[in-house]
This record gives sequence, C-alpha cells and structure tokens, in this order.
Amino acid sequence: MRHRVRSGEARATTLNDVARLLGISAATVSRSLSKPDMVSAKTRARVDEAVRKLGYIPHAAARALAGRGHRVVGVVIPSLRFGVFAELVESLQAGLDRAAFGVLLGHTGGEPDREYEQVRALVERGIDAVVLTGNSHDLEVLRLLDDAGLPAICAFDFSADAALPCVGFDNADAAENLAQHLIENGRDGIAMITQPVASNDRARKRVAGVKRALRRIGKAMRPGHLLECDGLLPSSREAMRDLIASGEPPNAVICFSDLIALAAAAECRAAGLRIPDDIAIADFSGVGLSEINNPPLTSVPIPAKDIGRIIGEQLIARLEEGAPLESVRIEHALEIRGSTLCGSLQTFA
Amino acid sequence: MRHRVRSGEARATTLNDVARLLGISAATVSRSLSKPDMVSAKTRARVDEAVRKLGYIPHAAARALAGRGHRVVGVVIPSLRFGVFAELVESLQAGLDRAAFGVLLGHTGGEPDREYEQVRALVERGIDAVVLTGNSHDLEVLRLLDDAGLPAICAFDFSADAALPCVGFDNADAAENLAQHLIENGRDGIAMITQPVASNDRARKRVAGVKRALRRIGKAMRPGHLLECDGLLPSSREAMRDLIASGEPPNAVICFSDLIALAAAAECRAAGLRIPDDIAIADFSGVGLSEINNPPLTSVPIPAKDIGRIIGEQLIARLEEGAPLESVRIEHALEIRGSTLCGSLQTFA
DNA sequence: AATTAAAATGCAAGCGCTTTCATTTATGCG
DNA sequence: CGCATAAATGAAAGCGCTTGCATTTTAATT
Repeated sequence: MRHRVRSGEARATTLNDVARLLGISAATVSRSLSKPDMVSAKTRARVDEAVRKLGYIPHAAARALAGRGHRVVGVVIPSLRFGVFAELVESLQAGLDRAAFGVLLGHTGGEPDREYEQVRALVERGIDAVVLTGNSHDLEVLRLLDDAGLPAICAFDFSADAALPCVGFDNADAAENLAQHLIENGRDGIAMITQPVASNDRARKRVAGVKRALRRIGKAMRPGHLLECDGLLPSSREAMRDLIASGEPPNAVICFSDLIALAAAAECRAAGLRIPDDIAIADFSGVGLSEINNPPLTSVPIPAKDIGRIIGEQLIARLEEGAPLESVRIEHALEIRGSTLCGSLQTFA
Repeated sequence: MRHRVRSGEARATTLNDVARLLGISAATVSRSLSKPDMVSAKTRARVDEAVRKLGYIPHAAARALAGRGHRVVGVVIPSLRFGVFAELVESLQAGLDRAAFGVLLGHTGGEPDREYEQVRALVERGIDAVVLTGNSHDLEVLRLLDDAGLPAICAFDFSADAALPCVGFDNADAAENLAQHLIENGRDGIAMITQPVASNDRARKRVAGVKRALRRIGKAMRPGHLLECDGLLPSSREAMRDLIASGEPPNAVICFSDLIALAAAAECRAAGLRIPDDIAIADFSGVGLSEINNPPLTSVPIPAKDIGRIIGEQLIARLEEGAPLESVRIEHALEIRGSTLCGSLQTFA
C-alpha cells in the first residue's frame, strides 16, 4: 500500500494536519510535542496517537526558523582517514545524539587555508556551534565565528593561551616527555617523522617539545632528522628510508602517528635494522596500531574518544543552558613497550 | 572592535537588511544570490558588495522552509572507527561539497536494529536523501523512507535483487574468488574470521561465497572454522587464538578486514606459525594495512572511495535534476601478495 | 455553591527566505 | 521617435513551526 502519490515531492503531513484531525489548535499539538508538560495528559495521548497514525515527522527547517535552533553542530577536521578524527567525530556524535543534536562534517584535507571555507559552508548550513581541530586558526575564521555568534571549541591540543576554548593534552609536554623517556633509555639521536609543521600546530608543538628535551641534555636535533610526510603509508616509508640513507642515522624516531610508525618499522625491518637494538621507535598512537607491531611500540595514546565526549558535554551544556565553554587540559600518558627499551640490557621496571 | 552586542543570541543580518541598505526589494536580493542571471549585472555587483560589507550569511532554515530543500544528505554507517566507512564518508562529502550539499552522520554501532532510529533522527533533521550501509534493511526503514519520499542508496555491496539501489562489488563473488585463489594455491582448509553474520549482510555473502568455492571442490568449511569478532584488535586476536587452539587448525584464513588480518598475523607469529608456509592469510582490505604486514597480505581492496564518489554523483543528479538512482556493480580486484603463495615452491606469475 | 488561582488551550504574529504575479524599466525595430 | 517585447524589479503570500498573550477550563479553597 502506497501512502501517498509518489510523483515528485510527496507533500508530507504537517503539524496542522495533526491538529485538524484532532480538532484542536496547532499550538497545542506543537506544545504537546516540544514541551509535553504544558499539556494535559489526555491531550498528549491523543496527539501521540494521531502523530503515529499519520506518520507525522516535524519539519526541521520550520522548527529551526521558528526559533528552536537547528540542533546541529559542525565539526571541521583535516580528514576522516586519520583514525583519531574519525574517533573524535564518532564519540562526539554519540554524546550529542542523546540531546538530539546532529553532526555536520567539514574536511580541510590538512590545508589550514581551507578552514575558513569549510566553517563558512557549515555556518551557511545553519549550525549552532562548531568544533575545530588544533589551536591555530586564521583571524578570518575567528571573526566569522564571532560575527555569527557561534560557540566554538577546539580539539586535540591544550594551550593555556589559545584563542578559543580547547580540549586535549599539551602536545609539547607530551612530546618532551616521550623524548625524555628515550633519552633515559640511552637515545640521544632522536629524529622525527611528522605531518608538515607548517600546517599543523600539534606537529609544531611536538617538535618543540622534543627539542626542549634534547636541549636539556645539551643536544640538538640534527637538521636532517626532522622529516615530513603526509601521514599515509607510502610517504611515511619514504621518510624512514631517507632517514636511514642519511649520513647520520638516528638511534630513535618519534612518529606523529601510529600509522607512520608502522610504516617506519616496516622500513627498518626491510633495511635490516633491529628494533629496539639498532633503533627505537615511538609514536603518538591514534588507532591502537602501536601494540600490534613486532615489537610493540611505545606511544602516547591520543584520547580522541575522551576529547569527543568532553566536547560533546560542554556543547550540550552551552547550547541548552548557556553555560560557558571551558578549556580542559587532559593529562597525557606514556605507554612504554618494547620498541624503546635499551636492547637486551633493559628490563621492565 | 566588536561587531554587535554579544549578549546571548546576536541577531544576524538578514536578507532584508541587505535590501534596505541598497534601497531595493528583498526579492531582488534573493534572486541576485540564488539565481544570478535573473538580475542585472549592476544590481548583482551592488548586492555582492553589500553582502560582503554586512557579512551577510543566508539563513539555511529559512531557505529550506521557503522551498529550496535543505541540501543535506544523511549517511548511516556502523562506525567511523572502521576505515572503509570513514573513507566512504569523506569521499562522499568531497563530491557533495561541490554541489553545496552537506553530510549528516548516523551510527548504528553495527546493530541493525538501530538503523531505523538513526534514519529517523536524520529525517527529522531534514535531510534530502540518505545513504545506507549494505543491502539488508528492515521493512520499517524502507517504509519510513517511502513515507518521507526520500531517495536512498546503499553502499558496499551489489545485489541484483536489492530493495534499494546499491553501489559496490558483489561480496559473494569476491569472496568466492578469493577462496578460489587460495584453493589454487593448495589450501583447502579455509577458515574465516568475520564480523557477526547475523548483523552484517556483507559478512553473510562472503561466507556464502567461500562455501561455494569450497563446495565446488567437494569440500566444506569446518564448523569451528567460522569465527566472529567485533573487528577490533583484541577480539580479532582472540579469534585467531581460538582457531589455532582448535583441534583442526586451518591452512588458510580469510579475514573480514585488514585490521583483523593484521591481528591474526600477529597471533600466528606469536604462536610460531609461519605465513604463508604454515598458514595463508587473506583479507578484504579497508585502509591499505595489508601491504604493511610481513609478509604482505593478499587482499580484495574495498573501493570505498569510488563508492563514495559514485554515490555522490548519483545523489547530485537525483537531487538537482530528478535523475533516477541506479545500482552500480563495481568489479572487485584481487591483490595477490606473499601471504597466500605456496610456500617457497611458488613464484609470482 | 461561589470565588480565585492555576492549568490548559487557542489566536495570531512572526522566523528569513523564495516565488508567483503584476508592474516598471530597458531594448529592439520599423 | 513610438511601440512591442523582453528584462528587471517589486509587492505580497506563504513555507511549517513556536510562542507571547488572551481566553477558557479545571481544580482548589472557603
């Protein structure tokens, strides 16, 4: 049984249809649906029944226009192909879902310049708030958000002096910590394979953190020891290959992601380098791949899920009750595994 | 300089503000923005200028309400944590972006029961079309889509008799093909580690395909050789462990995803099984991890990116010009790597 | 039963935009 | 230069819903 004529746009049932069927005013139906306790139990029951019978579904745009807000938040990330962002989005969505908020996506492809265009597209689509990646944003973007009066919050890095509220760990601290661990295990020739620092503030902070740790012991990172790649397997392997081929190979490598680390490990294997005996490898792990390597890789796990949850909670509080958004500093952890210990000399503490 | 009073909801500039500033009618401004060639070049220029000066951004809900459609499509997937879905979403979005469509997400967590609720949430949010995963959908979902008059299309599997248009390769054929390859390489004890068949139609079809290949040589899959896991690392390893510990270990394993395969390979390594000498491993590869294993894994790559692109194109054609949605059968490929060749006897063709 | 407060409902005015129809202005042609 | 035709613009009616205010109904109190 076909419910209505399906030629072109099937005119859907409206609030008014429901009201008419019941012989009551549209206002009452609206209230029964949106603020149930302004309406008598009896009416509510009748309305619910009629709604079911008619298969009525509220018209989102009309609701939004009449003042209820769109109930959608926008998220701008570099790319879903990197597990951490997918995890963030999923976790965020799970939280927002319970408050009946949707999630609209925007991708920059890792190019900071595209952030403005993506945010703008989302704004035009009528979002109520926006989640950004990292703590480096064009003034243009900030102005746009300000003009639109949109709450915004940033994921994946904590900085005390950030322009917008942010949630994450301090990438510089975490990287310094990781480097420190390497140093304590006898590695002072630390290299990094990272996303381009020019377009990635987390990468910048991590490099800064590692340099800080090195400086503390009177060392510095060799010029050729800072390699950039796009984060995918081929370019990651290539970076590691370059590192190995370079005049002064490092005795430790810190990778921006677990995927990069996996590629690096594979390349070491191919070159006959033993991990950790010849070279240590550590990473910031996005999707839990670090443990699957042989040997398992020491890493700083990125708490994407927590970040998503926290941001979700904050956004709901903000959007429903006007609570202010606040930065949250998450403490990073260090998961020490076989890839960074001092050869066979070292045992687990 | 603050642009407007930022207490609560900053009333944004409207179309009318632009019209008033210019001393022309709102209708003209609207046309200038939405159908530029209905307006004189001079007017258009003035409008553009005013729009820029005022920082005017059209109100999406009002537009949608006034008839232009919401320009958002909904996508319901199990979870972004599986790379293929993330890739699909990203690719889809990239395509839709160019036609100014947004993407709203819904996750089922792999529970088919939740599909209805997710689709419904999206419908309430005012989507113009919906993309579903797989070819198995509750009647309730189909009815909802029909009632709402929403175009729908399914990703990741092609079936000639699908209820909705679908885009993907035929999972049964692909699996049969993969099993065939294994058989040709001397493996007749084929096991599978898969997502739960009860809730995943692609899994069902793949199992059916493998069984078909086995039957053709007069064999059958052993009861204990069909293992299910949730697709993440821990349960995948566990499944492989069970397989190894079982009375009759297989001499080949087909994994539902590359992540599962990686876990399986790691577990084999831990158990002292050599790949491919003792056991062959093959998979359906989502995120290109198959190549990074040692040895690299034979796999059927899932063309998530293509699927996303194709669906995006179809949706645009449908939404802009009313073109009908059509199923597209993508031919699967077999990427043969070291993990399935007959020990040292075999050389590449 | 009368009076008053509270609860439930209805009325009507928009929300910001698109679009039809009517009107004005520009363009082409004899 | 005048008229017909086309192009550009304007006026106004909604799109489907929410909400402030007015009104009616119900419950509570004496």
